[in-house]
Amino acid sequence: MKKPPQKRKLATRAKLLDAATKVIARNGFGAMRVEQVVQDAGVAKGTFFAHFQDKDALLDIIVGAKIDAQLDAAELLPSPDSLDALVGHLMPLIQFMTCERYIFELIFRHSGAATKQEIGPIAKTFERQIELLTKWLAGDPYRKDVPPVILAEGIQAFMVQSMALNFCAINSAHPMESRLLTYLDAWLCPQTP
Amino acid sequence: MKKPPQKRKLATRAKLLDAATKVIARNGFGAMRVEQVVQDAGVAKGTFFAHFQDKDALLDIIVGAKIDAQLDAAELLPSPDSLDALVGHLMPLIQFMTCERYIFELIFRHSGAATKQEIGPIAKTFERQIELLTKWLAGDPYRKDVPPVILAEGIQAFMVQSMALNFCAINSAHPMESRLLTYLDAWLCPQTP
DNA sequence: AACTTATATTGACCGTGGTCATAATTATGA
DNA sequence: TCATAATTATGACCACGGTCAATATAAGTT
Repeated sequence: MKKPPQKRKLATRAKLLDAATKVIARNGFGAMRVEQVVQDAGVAKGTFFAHFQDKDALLDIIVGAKIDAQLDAAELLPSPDSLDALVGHLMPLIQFMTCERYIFELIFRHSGAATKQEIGPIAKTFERQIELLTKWLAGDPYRKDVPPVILAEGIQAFMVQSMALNFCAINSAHPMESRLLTYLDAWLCPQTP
Repeated sequence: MKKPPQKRKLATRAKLLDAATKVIARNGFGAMRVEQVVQDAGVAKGTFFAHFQDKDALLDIIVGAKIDAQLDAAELLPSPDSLDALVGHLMPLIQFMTCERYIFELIFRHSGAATKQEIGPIAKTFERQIELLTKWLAGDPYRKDVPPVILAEGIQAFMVQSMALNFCAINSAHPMESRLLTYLDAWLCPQTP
């Protein structure tokens, strides 16, 4: 039995989230410092860790919310009837996920849940994305010999691959979008004779 | 023009690598501490960072060497003529890469090169792996509508996906190997009507 | 109100990776 | 051989995430 938190706690939490959002807006995710956040929020350092397990947990919440917003927008889009449309629908999400290398790695770390009880916000967005993709992939022009859910998981794999290669100087000349298109063409529309 | 390093430097470097290897053997990668390594090596802390850019750079070298050893073994194997054989050939590598979550994430971080001049040991092994897979995939029974290099890159993507899901409690019931097999079957041998 | 219990907050303190001015060692040249 | 320059090693110091016993505030009880 857990009692509801006191108002004060909710207010403190809001102050922290607010301060963090502003610090991030100022200098980016990678430059965010816990010290700066608690100072701006006007609370002690220990308070931060009474509200969030660690720095990553806070970022999980903030980044998860941003991804959720992208998914909200994507869900309003019509089912893509071509690969180009599919990739086009995914690009805003990819764009955000690669805004900073630091954030890409954080997202990757949190894309799976650490424990069954504790699925974090980012992990939830990955599940949401699978659901959305599964729906999209049920129709044409996509292959039918593999369940849509597997196709969806594959798209996630190729998205990660494309984003990772984008951060790698050797390959970054080849733009992310066309690379992803190459993969997805082969994955979703195989042309076996 | 760069002059060759002095003997003393090489000896110190060897001492550090040796100490690090032993510390890792004792308690695993994740528990390795720079302080412990320099203490065992009998040098000052600053010396460590005169030899390696950071802790990750040292691990890059040690982990890269381990992966290289696996690739050496894999190169002696015959070209796999089935998916099961292919996955079987890859499993030792996957097994090592997932020995610790910490090491999996380190490998992922270093799988691409940060700057063109500085391709690290782990990044090199990923290139090697692509070459090996490309060779394997040129023959049967793999699809021919996509260049082998792309197929190889796809395998890497699915390996990463399978390993990541393995660390995620929600999905870890489904064993890594069978998951990878599912992906690779769909990727390498599509059955479009 | 006065007392007790539960909940929130605090800030000094710690662990660990990483820096840098200084010192010690080794090479170079006259 | 000695002076000078280049290379290597040192350890005090810093930045930053995270801990925890102590304290303050709120809720519940009489």
